[in-house]
Order: sequence, then structure tokens, then C-alpha cells
Amino acid sequence: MKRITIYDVAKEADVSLATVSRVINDSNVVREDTRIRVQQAIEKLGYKPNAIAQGLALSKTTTISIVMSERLISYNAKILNGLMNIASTYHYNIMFHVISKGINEMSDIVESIIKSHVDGVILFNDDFTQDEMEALLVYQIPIVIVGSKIHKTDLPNVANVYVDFEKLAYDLVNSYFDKGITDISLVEDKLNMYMMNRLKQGFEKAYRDKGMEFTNYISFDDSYKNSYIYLSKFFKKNKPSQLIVSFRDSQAVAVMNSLKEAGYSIPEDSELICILNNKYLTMVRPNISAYSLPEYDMGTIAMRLLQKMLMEQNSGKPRFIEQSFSFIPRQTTK
Amino acid sequence: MKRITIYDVAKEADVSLATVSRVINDSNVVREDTRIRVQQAIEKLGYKPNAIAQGLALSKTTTISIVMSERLISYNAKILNGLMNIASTYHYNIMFHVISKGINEMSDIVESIIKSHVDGVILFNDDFTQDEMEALLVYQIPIVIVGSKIHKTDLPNVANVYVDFEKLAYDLVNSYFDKGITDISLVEDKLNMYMMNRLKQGFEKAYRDKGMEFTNYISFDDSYKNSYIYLSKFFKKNKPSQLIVSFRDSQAVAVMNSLKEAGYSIPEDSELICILNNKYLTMVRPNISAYSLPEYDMGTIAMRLLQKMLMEQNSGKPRFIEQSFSFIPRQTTK
DNA sequence: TTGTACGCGTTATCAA
DNA sequence: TTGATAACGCGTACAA
Repeated sequence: MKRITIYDVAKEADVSLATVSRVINDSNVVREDTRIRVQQAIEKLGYKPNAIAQGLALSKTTTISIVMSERLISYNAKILNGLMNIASTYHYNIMFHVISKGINEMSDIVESIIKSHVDGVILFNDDFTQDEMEALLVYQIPIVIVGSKIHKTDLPNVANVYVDFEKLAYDLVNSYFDKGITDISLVEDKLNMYMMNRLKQGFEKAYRDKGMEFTNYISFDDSYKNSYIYLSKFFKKNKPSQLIVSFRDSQAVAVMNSLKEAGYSIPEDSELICILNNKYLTMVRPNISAYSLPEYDMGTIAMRLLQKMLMEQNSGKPRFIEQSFSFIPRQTTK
Repeated sequence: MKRITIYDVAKEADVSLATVSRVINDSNVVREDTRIRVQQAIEKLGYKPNAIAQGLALSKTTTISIVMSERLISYNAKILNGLMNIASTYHYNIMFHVISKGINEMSDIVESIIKSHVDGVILFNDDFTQDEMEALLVYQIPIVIVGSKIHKTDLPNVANVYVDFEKLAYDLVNSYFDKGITDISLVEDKLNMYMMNRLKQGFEKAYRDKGMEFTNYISFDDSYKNSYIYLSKFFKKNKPSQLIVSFRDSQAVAVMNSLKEAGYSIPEDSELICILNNKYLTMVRPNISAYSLPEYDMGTIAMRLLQKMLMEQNSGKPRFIEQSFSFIPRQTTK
């Protein structure tokens, strides 16, 4: 099937293709009756502008790349929804890239982003190096990094929408210090090293500020099954801390189940907090306390920010938007 | 920054752009020393072909659209991973579209798919009408529908990778009939109407075949909280069936928690099966029995199928690939 | 207000 | 084996 082009419309409406182009792009220098004639021709033929040709002519694709690591898709579904919904209100197309170890590395993705000439990029901060990101900056592609705080803050064309996990951790630990509790454990998460490291920083800083050192890490492989098996043995040997903090749902539940099995009760013997909230935390008994993060909003804000950056082309100034968090006490904390 | 084009490379290597193009596309009619000269120029300048221009010249974008409904992203993460991994081995770019009620309807997405001139489309069967799908077929765009079985089987350029939920349900019910159990309930799922309907068909057929009628539906709004509140009241009034079947994790857990609270024990008083398996089913106590579906594989198969369809252009013949399922007995079934 | 002609960066067809 | 040139479909100065 031959696709209808702007030429076909021009012929049908008996005008030049320039006029058709003007009608499509709402140029106000078209006389009303010819505009109508052209519109009718467009309707009649079912003409749809070819975005590829437009992209070539304008050096602008109205397309945004989103890069996410494979194993975090289900965790980032809400942020993704926020991103996609705003993208669609701006009529951006979305190129979706997943980083997946051994199959699709960040360097491949950078390559395809450059070839595709997308207008901007959303990165979830994980799995990419400073160099890989800067490869994009060479091509002046605006980037918004979403998730946690980035280190380098002086990069032009880079913005950051984040929750300050370091502060969250710091405040959390201090609030327990205030209650006189210093025996706290942190369960390590290998799935999300970047955010995990911020948490660690916060923990260590809080202890350091009190003249102590934090070393109470619990770590193991990242599947639920493995962590459960590990923890079951662990808590049969070791008395649990007064507070145990984990990052994701699976770990929190693994801690809970293995504590119970070892004869400890929550929150009496040991309190439990999971950083990332989700519905599964309320499905287990007792319900697990957590932090509420504005995930959907982070998506919408990130996409709006990118849109702004695309409008005021190369204003270059970096932007940082911190999002707040709030504690949701449930049944695993006193 | 001006992007390097094929002209720049041609000038640098002192050849015509036609020759550069030949080198890029591995044409074998290039003399070895000029090929090397061109390669060096490409390296030196850091030239990357412009995919947009290629798309225009070839009428082929090497891009696939994936369409999914907003609320199913986290449930379909594994299928998505399968799709993305195979896509990246074929070097396809992925345009990602989400249907989200009131924000981005299927008709908008069809529009943008057509404008973008993607080579093929992967649809998750939900949320779109026959008409919307056929709008794509008018443009000869090959489609693979993944998830459950489609009704119309005579459409050219349409393939289907699916699990037969009707058969699954039918077999499930019959296996309980064989044990002499006919008191079975099915929890309705509003999130995934299409698959849910297939399940219903299977239930009703199984009962009909035994000269009975199946009417034992339990239905309510779709959040965990709502279902838990509803079910808690429900099981305080009504004695639960001998077997309760639900589609998703949240409902299964809601049933479990409310049964316990009403003083029933699982599986002694009431057995429980959740159709879609995931890790959360093994985190609660007792572990919930479920069906294992080859989700990741469905993704890889769907993308490979689409690739084949793109190669043998408009062979037109429809293809149907059924995937098997298997029951995973855990602690909620006897 | 409208039309002509060129450019966007490639690929492909012909000649040379 | 190479090079010139016409597509691909659109936007846009510039001219009319």
C-alpha cells in the first residue's frame, strides 16, 4: 500500500505542497477557504504526516529515550507511568531501552540513542558510568536522571530528580538514637547498588557523628529464596538487632519470616522497616512499616523538566529537584 | 555541535559518499585499501549513521512498537524483558506506548504508530478494540498479540503467542471434580478483563459439561485494601468454598488473610489457588499454590515471530503459538 | 497569500 | 571499483 504523502494532498486540493505543510503546522498565513480545501483533502485521503521525514527536515524527532535496568522494571512501574503520561501530553514518542547484563550494555544503548537522534534522555541512576553518560553530553543531548542524587553537579544539560536517601537514612538512625536505640542492622541490596550506597552513607554518618562506627551489615544473594534461607540460619545463631532496616519488600519479608521462625516477635523483640513501600508490605502480617516516596510524581516532574530543557535549548544550567519522603508507621515498629 | 555526516567522512577519506555508504553497509564491491581508508575516516571523525535519514531512504525504521496498558506494566515485566532482550539482539529500536485511561487511549497510540512508520507492533491483548487493531492492518503493519488467545484467527499479518487460560481453567475444575469437589469459587479480576473472561469460559464450560451451572463468582473493586475489607466481611457471613481460585497475587493474599481472620484454616477448610505465579506467593504463610507460565519465553517468542514476519514480508499467513502452563502445588492445596 | 526550490542524511540506480 | 544523481517526505527561505 502506497502511503499518502503531502504531494498527494497537494494535488487533491490543487495547491502546492508548501501550502499543505502550512496547514499541517498551523501557520496563520493561509487563507480560510484554501485551508478548508486542504483539510478536506487530508480527511479524504487519510493523510498522516511522516514523522521520519519531519524529523529529517527539522533535525528534531520529538522522541525521548528512557533507559532503565532490566531488573528494576517492576519496581519502577510507577515512575514509568508518570513519565509516560506526561510524555503523551507533550506528544513525545518514547524509545525504551533496557540495560541487561550480557545482552545489552549501556554502551550499546548510548550508540543507538545517538543514531536515533532523540531529543532527550531519561536515565534511572544505575548501571551506567560517568563516561557513558558524558558520551551523550558530547552530542548536546539533554538528560534527566531520576532516582537518587548524582555526585557531579556541574554538568551542563543534566538535571536530577531525586529522593535524598542519605538524609533519609541519617534521620532514621538519629530518630532511633533519640529513643536510646543504637543496635541497628542494615540489610544490603545488590539489586540497587546506587541507592543502597546512599543509605549506607547516611547510616555511617549518623554513627560517626555520635562517635561510633556502623558495621552492622547483613548481606547475601538477592533472590527472596536465598535471603530467606540465609536469614533463617542467621537468626538461629545471632540475636537480631533492635531495629532491622531493609531496602526492598522481598528482603523485609524474608527478615520477618525468618525472625518469626526463630522464635522472635515483631516489633517486641525486633522492629522492622522497609525503605521502599509497596502494597505487598500491607499484605503480610504484621504489616511492615515503610517510607512513602512520590514515585509517580518523580516521573511527571522528570518529564516536565526535560520538556523545559528542550524548549529553552542549551540554557545549559543544571537543575536539581529534591523530592520529600515520609514515614508510614505500621505494625512492625513500636 | 554539528553532527558528522556521510559527506564529512567522504571528504576526509577523499572518496564519494556512495563509497562511504557501501563501506557502512558491507557492500563487497569496495577495494580493500579504500575500505580501510574509509573506516579510518569514520573512526577519526566518530561518525554514526543517522537512523532517521536511513529510515527515510529505506522506508524502514528498524523500530518496533510495544503497546501495553499502564496498570499491567509491573505484571508484565518478565514478558517485557523477553521482548526487549530479543529486540536488542536484532538491533531493533523499541517505541514504547502505554494505554492509560483518560490520558492516552489506544486510538492516539495507533495514530502515533502510523506516523512513526514503525516496522511492526507487539500488542498485549487488552484494552483495544478489533477496529483499532485493524487500523494498523490497513497500513500493512505486522502485529504480534501476546497474552491470551484472540478470537479472530483469519487476519493476515497477525500472529498470537498465548496461554490458553480457558483450557487451564477447564482442566483445573475437572481435576477437582475428579476428587469429588464441586464447591468452587472464582474471584473476579477487573484489572485484566480479557484473561479473566477466558477463565470464566473455562469454569462455565466445565460445569456445563457436568450438567451444572457455575455462578460462584466473588467480585469487588480491584485494590488490595478494598478486596481485603470486602472479603473479611464476606467470610464472616458466608462459609468459604472448598476451593477458591483467584487470578492475581493481591487477591489470593486478600482471600488468605480474610479466611484466617474469619477462623478458617488453609488448606483444611478451604484450598486456595492463584493463577498467576510470582515471588510474593512464596513469601506469605502458607505459600500459595499457583500456575507457572513461561512469561519470559512468551516475550522472546513473540519478538522472534515478529522478526520472521518482517523478513518474509507480507507472507500474510496467520500464526498461532500456544504456550503451556504447569501447576505448582504449594501449601494452600492438599 | 501562495508557489518554487533547496536542504535534511541516507540508499540505490546508473554510468563511467 | 567508483562517482554522480535521483529518490525518500517534509519544512522553509525566498520569490512571486
